[in-house]
Amino acid sequence: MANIQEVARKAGVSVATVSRVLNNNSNVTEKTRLKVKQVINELSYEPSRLGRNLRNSESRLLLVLIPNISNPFYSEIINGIEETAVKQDYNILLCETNSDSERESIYINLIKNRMADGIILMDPTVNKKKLHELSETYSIVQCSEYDKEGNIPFVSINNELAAYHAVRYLIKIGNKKIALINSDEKFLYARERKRGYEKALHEFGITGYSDLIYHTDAVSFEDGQLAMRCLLDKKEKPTAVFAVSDILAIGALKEINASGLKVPSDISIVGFDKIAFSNMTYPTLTTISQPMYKMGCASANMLINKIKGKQVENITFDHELVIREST
Amino acid sequence: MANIQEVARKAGVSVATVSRVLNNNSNVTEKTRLKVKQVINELSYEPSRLGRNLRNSESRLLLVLIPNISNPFYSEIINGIEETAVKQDYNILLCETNSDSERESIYINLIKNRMADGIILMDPTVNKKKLHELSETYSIVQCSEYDKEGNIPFVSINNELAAYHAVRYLIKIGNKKIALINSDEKFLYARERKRGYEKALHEFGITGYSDLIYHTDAVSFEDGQLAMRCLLDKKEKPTAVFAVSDILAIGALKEINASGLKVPSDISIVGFDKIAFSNMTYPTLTTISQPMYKMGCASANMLINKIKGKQVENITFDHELVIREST
DNA sequence: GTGAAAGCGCTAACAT
DNA sequence: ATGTTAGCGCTTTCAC
Repeated sequence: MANIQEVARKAGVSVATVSRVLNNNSNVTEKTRLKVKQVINELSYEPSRLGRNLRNSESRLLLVLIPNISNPFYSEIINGIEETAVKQDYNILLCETNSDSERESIYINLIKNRMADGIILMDPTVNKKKLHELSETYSIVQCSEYDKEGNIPFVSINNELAAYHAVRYLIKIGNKKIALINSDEKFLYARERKRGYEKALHEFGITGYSDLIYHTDAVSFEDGQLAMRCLLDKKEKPTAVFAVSDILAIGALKEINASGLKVPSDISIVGFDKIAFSNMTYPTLTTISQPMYKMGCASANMLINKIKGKQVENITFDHELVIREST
Repeated sequence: MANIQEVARKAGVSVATVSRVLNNNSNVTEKTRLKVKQVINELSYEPSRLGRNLRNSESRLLLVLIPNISNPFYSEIINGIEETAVKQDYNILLCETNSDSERESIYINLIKNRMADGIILMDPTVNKKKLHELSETYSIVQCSEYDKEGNIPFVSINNELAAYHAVRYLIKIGNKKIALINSDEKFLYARERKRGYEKALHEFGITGYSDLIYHTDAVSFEDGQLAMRCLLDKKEKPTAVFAVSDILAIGALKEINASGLKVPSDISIVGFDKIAFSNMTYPTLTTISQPMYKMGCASANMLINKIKGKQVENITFDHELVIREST
């Protein structure tokens, strides 16, 4: 494995000149450049990023912290992040936290150790105070989840409004007993969507729904099923369900089908995210679409700008109610 | 941002001693160790991995090359890889190739540039000759996809046998006109599963099925739908379908439902992978389960061992036919 | 236009 | 048990 010294020696130039050729620095005569390039080829020389990184005090790595890679919502975002990062010669260090704070600290150490130049955070469980301290020293952006108080830049949607739209629609098509399948309220989106849900109900004078709110432990199909089973056991069954994630909605849908009830005639259901699966269920799922891919691109760009020391602005993307067969 | 020098100076010791404390080297008196640790705390010193990596000529990064992160099959594998890697103080550099060879070369350069210590390859599109050359110099293992000729270690299942089991089962429950929805035959698994399919049909004296084999462009729900639409247009409709991926099977299922036919009474369907979603469809999908998570763990361990210079053995995991409602 | 040399932060061989 | 020092591979400043 040749290094820059050998190339320099063999080409009869100094390492500085080789470095100049490597970095397309203009101050090299065409003749020298050619000679150096030839030797590079002969030796199959590949510059070491370890050396370059140390010298430049950068890793060109972006730390991506997600709760759970198995949720297609996150995979789509990652798609966008990666595409954008690679274009700008960054790579992503993918880290799944499972919302485990110990795991999180391991990963967050990567930035303290200079192994990452910045963090795209999609998990809310980080200790808030620590996070804000951290963001004073390091480049951090949040995606989807964010903190209203701090000044960590973020990319997200208006979760409250989106939930409000979903529930208002359920009311308008004739539902009064509308259940909410929510995830853990440690997530900002969970709190916001609940607020949107409550706002819609309140606006239409619907009360006494507290019994119809269910909080899941995690976001899995099974949690959705469990939630729905529980809701179906109530003496006052809901006529509609709003789930804060397609994953939960799909689990709920399954459970309704299994119980012999029909969607949407007996129970309507609305999900959230518009993951690809949501169009493959029976019946297909009405849902709120979020521009996951674009959110990924935007957060990567935002982070890279932040790393470069530029000022960045929060971005709130539009959502859309996609009406399909489940309502 | 303090460095090792400052810590040494402030603690009144040499950098070597600080390094010893950092690396839990035993040759340090308790008193010195305590003093150094105290200064480390005072300065909030965090050792730079950039320096350490250069010095040790390692990146402690594992390059994970996958065709497509949106396929839950791969996310599950990644789960296993990450879990295993982190335990051994490695991190993963996730790279999605989209089976694009240009993209692939960008990523593969990462190992040449010492930015990765090894590669877990799940994509078959790499130029074979180049790959074998590469594997002579660098640590590479393959997961799921592999090369029968070369000697790149791999983790996989017996794809031919698994497909054979699936199709034999379809025959035994009374099907003769069995369609195959296959993906691109650039994938080894696609060729192997086709072989298993053919073997089963041949064994039971079933012929004239070539019209019932469909190759998709990619592995998406839409491709599955497209394939099924095409198969349903044949004058001799199949009574059963074997799809080489749950994703394709789910798309096909959707299309059958949409056409008014019933699964399994009109058409039976078997998928492959046992992704979580395969249990959420209507009806639930009979499928071949692969131990994705374990495959991920095994390939990470294998790669790390290879990096350490150990001898490694190929691993072929067991599959299982999981009979559910679609057959 | 090119070269010499310093130095990024760390580890480890060697010396004491 | 601890210190001195070389050097991992690169970029960049300063001379010429």
